[in-house]
Amino acid sequence: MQHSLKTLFPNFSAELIATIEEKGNAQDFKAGTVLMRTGQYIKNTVLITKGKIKIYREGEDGGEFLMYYLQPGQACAISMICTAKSEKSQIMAKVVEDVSVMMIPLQLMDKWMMEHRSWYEFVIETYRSRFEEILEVVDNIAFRSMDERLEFYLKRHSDSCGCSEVKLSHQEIATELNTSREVVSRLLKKMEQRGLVKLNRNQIELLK
Amino acid sequence: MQHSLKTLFPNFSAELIATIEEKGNAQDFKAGTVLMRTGQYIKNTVLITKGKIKIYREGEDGGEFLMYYLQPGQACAISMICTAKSEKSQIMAKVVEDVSVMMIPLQLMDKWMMEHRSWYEFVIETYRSRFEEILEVVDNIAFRSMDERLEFYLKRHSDSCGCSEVKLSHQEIATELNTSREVVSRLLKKMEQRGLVKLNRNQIELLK
DNA sequence: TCCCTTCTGTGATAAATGTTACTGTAGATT
DNA sequence: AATCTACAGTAACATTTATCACAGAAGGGA
Repeated sequence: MQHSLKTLFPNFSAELIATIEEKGNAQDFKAGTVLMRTGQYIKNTVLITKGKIKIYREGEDGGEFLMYYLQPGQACAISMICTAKSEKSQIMAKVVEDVSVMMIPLQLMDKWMMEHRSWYEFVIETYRSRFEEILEVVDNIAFRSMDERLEFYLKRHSDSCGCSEVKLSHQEIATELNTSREVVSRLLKKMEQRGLVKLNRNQIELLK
Repeated sequence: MQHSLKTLFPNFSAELIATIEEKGNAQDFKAGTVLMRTGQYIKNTVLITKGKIKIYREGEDGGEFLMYYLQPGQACAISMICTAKSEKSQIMAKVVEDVSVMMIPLQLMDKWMMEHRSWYEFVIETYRSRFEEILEVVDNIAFRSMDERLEFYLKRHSDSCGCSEVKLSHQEIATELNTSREVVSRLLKKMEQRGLVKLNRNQIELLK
């Protein structure tokens, strides 16, 4: 049983929750589904109630450069922003763990801004936190070398899942950092030698 | 004589303009002034009526990684977002050409969202366009090599000033791209050989 | 078990970028 | 004019990252 809107979005007013439940469109998607792709028009804002969605930027060569993850209790800032103007999306969104979402049509998203203070605050806070997250991404690629970025990536991953094991292949990590598998393997090996991680097949255990 | 608010912000309603003129705090700053620094709390939103402000991310080594420029008719999205929560700034803002601005205290910024439709739309649009601009920055550093980034940088510059001459030293460019002066010199020389630019002291002329 | 695929490790090498060191030049200052 | 300073060019070298090549290990299915 998935958590209720009330639990996931504790700051929403009771009326807002009722409105979402009435007007929102609950949907489920399987892992691997691409919910949004570059150039597509956005017609809905998405509230996540279960699962995990990856927001990334697609390179010409098929790279999937990770921006951030969406998890229960969160919403897609980009879809909110673009929705307000019915603009094309500049990013890709792919389901990485089966999700349940509430789809909010764009007119409602806009309308509620005026009617529900808690919705307004949620939207602003979503913008703000995602903006910061992207700034951090910029910092990393602008100022840090690959080994630091890899460490940061692993930390972010384990934070996001709440456990110390990252269940990904070196190839998947390389794709999200836009580098090659060999580089990731090498750097991970060095980290293991420094005692920072323990490497297993399809799994990296963070030790510190 | 600087342009009127009405000309610079054509979508603002007459009442909104009147309100801004009444409640806003007009100020001037000289080139070189740092208006906002990392870690500082933000108390105002800034509308630019004249001049140019550089928004950048500061590296530990003093690098000034360029995010984007603010020009007349624009506002600082970050300050808007942070203002709404009275949060710390994650970026730096430095005046690059003497500016005139209207400072809008945070309570008003928030209040107007409900009272003035044209303000609401302006804020949302500001978020959206800056978000996209940063996504483009991420694209560039994640997927492009330095020569492409340099070309993009020069193009963006000449677009922003509306002329084909970029009046910057190689060192300044290097700082904003977080690389070294020698690398910029080398790449510019190659571009000159390819007939893309003409190099002069403190000035680069774009030919195509 | 044997085979097959995927994942991982690693050396050799290439390419891009960063660093050091030095030179020359244009313009400003005296 | 003589000097000074910021800017620009460039060679040599170091470092980081990417690419190629290949081998071995783990796990899944026939």
